[in-house]
Order: sequence, then structure tokens, then C-alpha cells
Amino acid sequence: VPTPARTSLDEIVAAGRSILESEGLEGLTMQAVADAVGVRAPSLYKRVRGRGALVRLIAEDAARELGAATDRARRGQDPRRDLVAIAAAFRAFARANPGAYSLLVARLPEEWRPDPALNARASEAIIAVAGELAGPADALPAARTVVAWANGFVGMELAGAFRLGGDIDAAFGYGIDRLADALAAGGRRR
Amino acid sequence: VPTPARTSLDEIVAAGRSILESEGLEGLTMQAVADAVGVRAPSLYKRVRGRGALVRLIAEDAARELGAATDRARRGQDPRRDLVAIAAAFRAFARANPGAYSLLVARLPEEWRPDPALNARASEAIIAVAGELAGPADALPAARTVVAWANGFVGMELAGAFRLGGDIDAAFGYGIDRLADALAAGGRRR
DNA sequence: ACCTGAACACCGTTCAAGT
DNA sequence: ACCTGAACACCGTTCAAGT
Repeated sequence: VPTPARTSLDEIVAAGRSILESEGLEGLTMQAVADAVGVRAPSLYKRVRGRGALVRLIAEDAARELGAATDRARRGQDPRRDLVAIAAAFRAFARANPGAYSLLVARLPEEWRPDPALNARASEAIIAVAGELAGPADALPAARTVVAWANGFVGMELAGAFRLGGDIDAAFGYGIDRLADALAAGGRRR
Repeated sequence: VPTPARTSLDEIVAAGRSILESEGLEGLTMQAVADAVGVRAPSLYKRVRGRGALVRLIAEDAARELGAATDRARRGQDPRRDLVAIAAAFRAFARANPGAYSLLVARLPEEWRPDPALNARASEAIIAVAGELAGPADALPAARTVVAWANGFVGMELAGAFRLGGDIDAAFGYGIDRLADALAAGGRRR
């Protein structure tokens, strides 16, 4: 007599993501997830290979969401406006999902890391726009400069590393403006 | 009859840092540290409050080292040269000490985090130079832009996030050049 | 004063046994 | 086909007992 399924992979991933946000990565235990979905811990292994695989599924779920958010921010008319809008969407996602965002940038064991293709997809929009601003020859280093800045800014903000006071929103605006100027100037130089 | 000390706090921190680099943060267990210094795990608690405190001591040790390295890179003659040199020193430290560097930027429980003052000290040099380039009015946001970019770039490099090929060294050079241009231009505008 | 074994509560994971 | 309790190896940490 087959036992009816009492949970699902989607439910497990969603519960895990919620626990990650409220309890952090150390709080994301198989026991906590099992409790949340109403099952005993060993049962989780019917649907996930283990904790590392669950972490990875959560990261991939978040990467897809981040990619969709940055895509929505891009309108395709004015590259500079798009750059600002994508950066804002990126930051908004990280602030709304600090646990998941940290997972996307953390140095984790290989098996825990999200599919590289998904991570690439999450920076697709910003790469395209950076290329439009800096010119095709500099598209890749320009995109890397913007993505690195955005990742670093948001990461420091989440880590509470901006401790000297001042207006963080203004610093974000200053940064994206200066970067947009710099990429456009670098492109014109050729 | 007092037992002679068989290890020291310095030795424990050094062993912990070495294990962090070779085995990662999950591999940094009290057992592994105890083995490395030739003592049983409970003995470590005579010198460290617990694993979180040890992680914090390691992070603070690394922050001091990073601060010293960026200080050495700054000569105080040409701000633009200094900016490039400091960024290079920053990146070199992170590549030589990826485990410790990740600790400095990771989102960790409050008790594990290094003393904010030490973290601030590690970015002191870059803040001063960014101020010289961008002008006193923009010193803080300018410094934050540079530090965010450097943190983000190095973090992505360590996480293996640059997967589209191309020359990573060139991208680093491109970024620092564009940022130096942009800060100087932003300052002149006033 | 420092070190140790034993113990406790907690992990992740496996697996035979249940339905 | 899915779920479970029991078990195993491993954590961090405490503490009484040793020297």
C-alpha cells in the first residue's frame, strides 16, 4: 500500500528559503525544514540528495527570481536609465532576500553552488546595458565593473559594513552615476 | 601542581587560520584546531570562549594584516597611483588569503564579526585616497564606491563568478582606471 | 593553573522495517 | 512508494576529576 506523499520538492525548497531568511544558513537544518513541512528529517532524502543539494536548490530559486527582476527593470530605450533601474532592482532584491542573496555570492563548496548558467542569467540584463554604454569592445570588462560594484555595495550594506554614517542611498546613487559616466567616457575614447 | 601550558592563544588563532584556508569554514572545527595545536578540544575553552569567538579572532587577525598591506601600498605622492596600488594590494591579499578574506565580508552572526573599528582601519587608506581624488565633499560616497567595487570584484573572483572568459586582470585594470577617471571628474564638477 | 575523559544536546545521513 | 524510528559518526560545549 503506497503511502500518499505528505510534501513536495517545491514545498521543501520554499520552507528552506523561509528558514534561511529567518534563521540564517546555520539555522537551515534538515530537522528545521522537516518540521516546517510536517515530516521527519529522513523523509527529506526521498526528494533531496542532502543539505548541500537543498542549499543549491534554494540558491537557484533565488537566482531565477533575481534574473526576472532585473529583466523587468530593463526597458531597452535609454541604456543609462536602464542601468540605474537594474541596479535599483538588484539592490531591492538583496534587501528583501538577504539570506538568499548572500547564498548567491558566498564562497561555498562546489556542490552547493547554483548552476553557473543561472548565475550568468541573473547578470544578463546588466551585461547588455553595460555593453550599450561602454561599446562592444569594452562590454565584458564594463559589465564586470558594474556587477562587481553592485555586488560589493549590496554585500557591504547587508553585512553592515557602512559604519561611518552618511546617506547610504545617496552613496548608491553617487556610485551608479559615476559608473555610468565612466563607462560612457571609456567607450567614447575609442 | 600547576600543569604547564601546552599551547597559546596566538598558536590557536594561527592554527585556526591555517585550517580555515585549507578546509574552509565548515572544516574549522574545534577538534581540528585542538589536533593542530596538540591538545584536546575542551582545553581550547581555557583560552577562547567558543568557536564563534575563535572565528572572530581569526577575522580580526586578517583585518589587521590587510590594513597593514594597504597602508604599505600608499606612498602619498600621487593619489591616482596610490589608488591603483592599494587596489592591487587589496586583491593580492584576498587571493593569498581567500578564507580569511571571505570571513571579512561574510554575513555572520553578530558575535562572530570582527571589531568594526578594525574593519574600518582596513579601508582607511583607500578612503583617504578616494577623498583626494573626488574632493572632500564627495570623499565618503567616493570611498564607498571604490571599496564596494574592490570588494565585489575580489569576491566574485574568489567565488569563481567570472565565467564568461576574457582577461580578469585586464577587467580589474579597466575597472580601477574607469573609477579613478570618474571620481576625478565628479570632483572637478563642483 | 591547565588538561582530560565523560557526558549532553545537537547535527547530517543511512537503512531496515513498517504501511 | 513514501514514511518512520533507530542507529552511526560527528559536532560544540560543560564539568568534575586529575596533576
